[in-house]
Amino acid sequence: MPVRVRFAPSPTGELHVGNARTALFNWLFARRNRGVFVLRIEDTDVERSEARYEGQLMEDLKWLGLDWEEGPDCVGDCGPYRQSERLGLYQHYAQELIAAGSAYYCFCSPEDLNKERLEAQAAGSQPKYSGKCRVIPPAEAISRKKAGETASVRLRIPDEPLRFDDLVGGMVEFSPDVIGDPILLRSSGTAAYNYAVVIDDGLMQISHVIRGDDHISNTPRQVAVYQALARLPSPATDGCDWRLPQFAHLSTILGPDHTRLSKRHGVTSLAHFRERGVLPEALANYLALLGWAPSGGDREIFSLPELVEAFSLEQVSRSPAIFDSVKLHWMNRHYLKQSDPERVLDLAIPIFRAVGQIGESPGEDLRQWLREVVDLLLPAVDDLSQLPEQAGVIFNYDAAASIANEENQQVLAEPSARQVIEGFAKLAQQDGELTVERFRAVLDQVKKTTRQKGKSLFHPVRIALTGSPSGRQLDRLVPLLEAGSRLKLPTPVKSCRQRLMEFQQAWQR
RNA sequence: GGCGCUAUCGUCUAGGGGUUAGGACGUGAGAUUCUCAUUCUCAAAACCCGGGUUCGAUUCCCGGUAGCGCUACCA
Repeated sequence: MPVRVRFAPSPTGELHVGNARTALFNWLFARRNRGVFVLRIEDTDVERSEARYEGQLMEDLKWLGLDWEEGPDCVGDCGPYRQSERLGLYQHYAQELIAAGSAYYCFCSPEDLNKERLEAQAAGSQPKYSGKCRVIPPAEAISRKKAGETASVRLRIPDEPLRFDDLVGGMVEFSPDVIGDPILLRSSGTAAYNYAVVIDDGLMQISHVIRGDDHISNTPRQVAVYQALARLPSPATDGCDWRLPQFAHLSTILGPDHTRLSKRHGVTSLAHFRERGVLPEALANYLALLGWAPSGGDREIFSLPELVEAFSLEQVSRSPAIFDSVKLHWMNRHYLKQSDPERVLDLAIPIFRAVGQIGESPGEDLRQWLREVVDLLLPAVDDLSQLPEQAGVIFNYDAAASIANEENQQVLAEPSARQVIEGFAKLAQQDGELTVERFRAVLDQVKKTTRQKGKSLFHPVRIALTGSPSGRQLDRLVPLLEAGSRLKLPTPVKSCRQRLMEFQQAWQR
């Protein structure tokens, strides 16, 4: 039997890391087994579904590196791929199920049901549908329905245990006593989730249902739907045998406080990570390692093709995992360092632009300069969004603030600090710009005349030049300051000469 | 409340009837560097509790506890 898996999100919001991991595992499994990955949009909840999310969903998936053979945007034999376009199918099979006696009309109003539920809860018993309408003779039910009474359609849950073999969790069994007859079709005529998934998965020939474990408790209801469908006389089934697919339920991703990952833990949408300058391969790699580990368990870095190669559902863990953004950042730093500098630059430019450090459409000279800036700053950031802050030493210079700074004052209080800065400023301002060579030569000279070295040499110079005693390598930073001062920027970069002048003036007072 | 799922360092995990319980992130220390960061080396750090089965359980079984999920005419 060919492997066919599906990812079936609801377009009710942005794709977040939990769903993305489910999609990734489905995709990995499909690719690993040369199967087909189907994208299906579950938009039966008209109230909450929005068309704009569907497009974004697909963009996010593509960004992560996933692709699909069948979906709303491409051809396939099992379409349509939006539940909202499959209403006829749901109604058709509901009629068949009613005719076969496996389903029945329910005339209970939501208010009645709610009341029943509250009473059951108060009595401390399992709230489930009483089955009141089960016993209405079919002929009577049909005529009441024809007469215009509103009715939903319910499945008759058989009086026997419902079980399925979960590829991740093993055998799971539910007693029929705890499962009330589920709604198939709402009184509005639309399909309820537990029914629609079965019709869709069955008709789309899905072989493996890989999804979040919040669906485990729904699965027995779905199993009952499959069984009822399988009992239908063959002409009604259109060649679909309604055999149970293999189920594989993935553990939930939790926040650091051990509760389900949600808004409270900050933004976890893929769009957010993309905007922050997290690389898709880093996110995919990290997500793959949440709940899955290769046998041996001693390897962490995997490209998408390597994941495909190594992936298997048998290695998926059943226990919930906590999303650790610190480890994600570690992984992102790794991929950032490995990446083509040109690609990183292209990703960084919009980020610099967003904060106004550079203007629109940088020319080649600006690109060249930024390339070096990024290269210098990259080892200091977790993601690209931290670049502008790091670049502050280049774009912002405030001599007065730097002198007022408490940490700096300790350094500047040393008598040698004044000697160093004055000596350095004098030599540095004598002629031309500070190239690497000149900078080193000047520093060398100051070292000799002041007999200072190490921190007591570099710290004062750093403070005068950048406003901070620590930062990236000075001999790389200095030429960048000089080169930057020749560029046309929204707020000009100050040259070393300029900085030293402002610093000394401010220090006089 | 009922039902279900889960339980190895702080976190992600490997492992499995007898192991010095392995790796990674993070943390600490040291080395390198002008500093911070990077890089490298080293270190501390775990089998939820109680019963059983067994010569022997962290591993298998049962119970407890805790966390999470479901308990809808949401998905």
